[in-house]
Amino acid sequence: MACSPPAADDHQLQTALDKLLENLNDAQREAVLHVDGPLLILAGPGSGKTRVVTHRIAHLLSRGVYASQILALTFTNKAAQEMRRRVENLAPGQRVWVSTFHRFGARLLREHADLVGLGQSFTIYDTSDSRQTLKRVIEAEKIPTMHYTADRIASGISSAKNKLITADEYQPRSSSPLSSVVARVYPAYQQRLLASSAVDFDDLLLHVAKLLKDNPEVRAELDSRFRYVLVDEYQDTNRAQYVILRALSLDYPNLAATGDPDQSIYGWRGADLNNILDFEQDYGQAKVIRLEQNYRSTKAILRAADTLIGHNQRRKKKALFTENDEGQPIRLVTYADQDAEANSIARQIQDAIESGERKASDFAIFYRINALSRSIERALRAHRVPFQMVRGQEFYQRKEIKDVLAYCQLINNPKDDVAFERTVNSPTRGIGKKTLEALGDHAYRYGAPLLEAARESGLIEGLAKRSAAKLSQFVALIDKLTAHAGGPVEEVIGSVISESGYRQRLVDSDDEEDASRLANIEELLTDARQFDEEFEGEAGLEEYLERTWLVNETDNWEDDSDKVTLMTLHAAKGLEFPVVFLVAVEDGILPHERSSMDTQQLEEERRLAFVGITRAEAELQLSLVRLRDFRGQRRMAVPSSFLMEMPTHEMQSDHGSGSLEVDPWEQFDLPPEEEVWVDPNAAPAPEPEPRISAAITTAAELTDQTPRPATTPKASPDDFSLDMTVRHPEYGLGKIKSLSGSGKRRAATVEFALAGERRIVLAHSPLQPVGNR
DNA sequence: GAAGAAGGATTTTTT
DNA sequence: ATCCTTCTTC
Repeated sequence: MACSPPAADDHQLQTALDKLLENLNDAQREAVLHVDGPLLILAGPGSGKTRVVTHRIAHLLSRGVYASQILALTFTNKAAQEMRRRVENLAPGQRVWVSTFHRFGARLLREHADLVGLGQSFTIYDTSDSRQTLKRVIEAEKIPTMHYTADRIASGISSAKNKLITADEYQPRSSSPLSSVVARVYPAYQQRLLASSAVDFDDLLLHVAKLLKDNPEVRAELDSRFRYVLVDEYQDTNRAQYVILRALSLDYPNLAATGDPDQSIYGWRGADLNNILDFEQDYGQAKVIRLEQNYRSTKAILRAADTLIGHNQRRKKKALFTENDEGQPIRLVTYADQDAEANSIARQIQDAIESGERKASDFAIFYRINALSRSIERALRAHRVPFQMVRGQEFYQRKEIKDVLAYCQLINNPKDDVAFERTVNSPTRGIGKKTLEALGDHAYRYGAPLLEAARESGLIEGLAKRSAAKLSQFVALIDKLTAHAGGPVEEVIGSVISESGYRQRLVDSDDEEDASRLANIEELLTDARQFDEEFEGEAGLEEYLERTWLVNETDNWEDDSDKVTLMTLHAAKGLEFPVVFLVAVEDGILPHERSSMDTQQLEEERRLAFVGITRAEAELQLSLVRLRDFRGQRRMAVPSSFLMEMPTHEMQSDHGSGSLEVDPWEQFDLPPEEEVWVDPNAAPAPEPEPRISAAITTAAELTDQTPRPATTPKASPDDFSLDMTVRHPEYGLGKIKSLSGSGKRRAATVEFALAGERRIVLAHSPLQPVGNR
């Protein structure tokens, strides 16, 4: 399909090509030069994958392929941005469409909204909006949920959507009570979304996949429009994404997938490893290229990673190698407890920075679960080491931002009930629960959106005149705002915050938090102005909203600031650091306890460890502790089974400060900094208090000569029976009065001699049977 | 509508 | 144990 190059100087072209292929190894070069037909690039960590992909795009362009015929899909905005930037470098001015799957989906849906039953304008609900919709639906339809939480039901729906099962296709399995709840809720939820002309994140893929399936002409048109499709992180695609890609690669099967089965860590979100494992069966005559040379890590690090991942069955074998130095041995350190672990890491980093050996941004600390970050944060603060933590949503998730944007959503899509509910009484307009209930009933009866229902508030029975008038006022406000919706986004938002009274309310408030809220909405205005300038009238409110929904402002991990990075293993994918600390390499944490039952899940945990290890360029420290405080309990920690799958004999093993014996005082021997250190942002705190409570804890722990759970195995929820005498470390002796639930939910009501009656969730409490063992 | 009490959950979280 | 959400009450 490669068109012949446009008339140009042959010699010039040749030099350009040489430039493109410069410094590529054979496998990389082969991938870059591949033009037509399916291509699978199995890219090991640090193998120059992005480089290959961008160079391949540049090569296609140099062969005369139009930029508009190339589509590159990624999972994250960050990856898309990076790819766009590098393509721009290689082929300036060429407008290749590089997008996340979801943004691509949103764009296609804008073109074809009618085909899937959406209105001209639609809203994209984020997780919390969609959760709210779900709850409203369950409430309105009075669907019995059998005590399943909205979150559980939502994830049931989500996983159905990921598997491309639509609401009317969903079949409950008799073995799963949850699925029968989902079977009731899913159709109602979906109907409500459509009535509000809204989609959730999963819908962006589901609708598009359906669209391509059900409309052959549309599919064919898009297939030919996007002749060359590239996908990044193919191992993370779910069923819906698979179908979309397939549909775009039938007539022009030039799909180039890059990925690494060994780095698939999103199985729990519906990613289907089979997509990449079966690529060759799915796409006949696919060319498979392995990028096996690692340019990132030392030999020692790569060897450990490779040995570990070799224990997985479901994979495609790669022979990873590197020409880098052997490097330092990996450090495997056992600490007494997590404070010792955190303090040691903080000190190592501090020392390296102070000696000028390294800078803060050279370091990263990874953990399996967010809950483990706290002791590390504390230690870094105490050692005055600057750090940044990569965490979820920020800016666009803030209440005030969501409030203001909800007005915009409602203006853009008058059917948007979530936006209506969010705005109607914020700032307060005396429209209370009763009014909204009556309005909701009315709207529900006629199948009308809330805003429409509010228009005829005078007709709603059981609604006081006063209330009806207030609703009408609100409708008038929205109408007024809507009249100016066509202008620059900054002006739209500007009139929203002044006309709605939102700004005034914040200005009048003397709550300190409201002052910062005010600052945030001013910042939103700035953001909108930048948007207007960037697109110069080419894009309006709808496009702006789409960006707020799909561009996670928290791609704000700054790689250029000089700080230590703290993140979960999941967040670490795709990044690299000279020095990596991986903490809590312990059984039950890594691998996580919930995955120990299932081989596939265990393999995913192993991949997670693999990802973490392969982020390290020069130095890697794995650490574990003997005693770990977790969810309020202190437990003896067991080294991770993964350690036995690595060449630990060649690692530099160390037991913290060198001694095997744990000095019980050691952990309370805080570095002097911590005692003096005062958070400048913190409100004036009652200073001596923390010390006192620390002292109490210490004393209590030391007096408690009875062995800790370390030697007293924690009682299982099944060990308890009615009338049994039990002991609780805090409440003392008691007798079980009643029991309920099972498994993790099993709870007991205990009558304590001193503390009275309490309900206790057995799996989460230190309750022990007394007497018979 | 804010403050306080009670209840529930507690792995990871690209969009 | 602790945090977060939801419900209750004034």
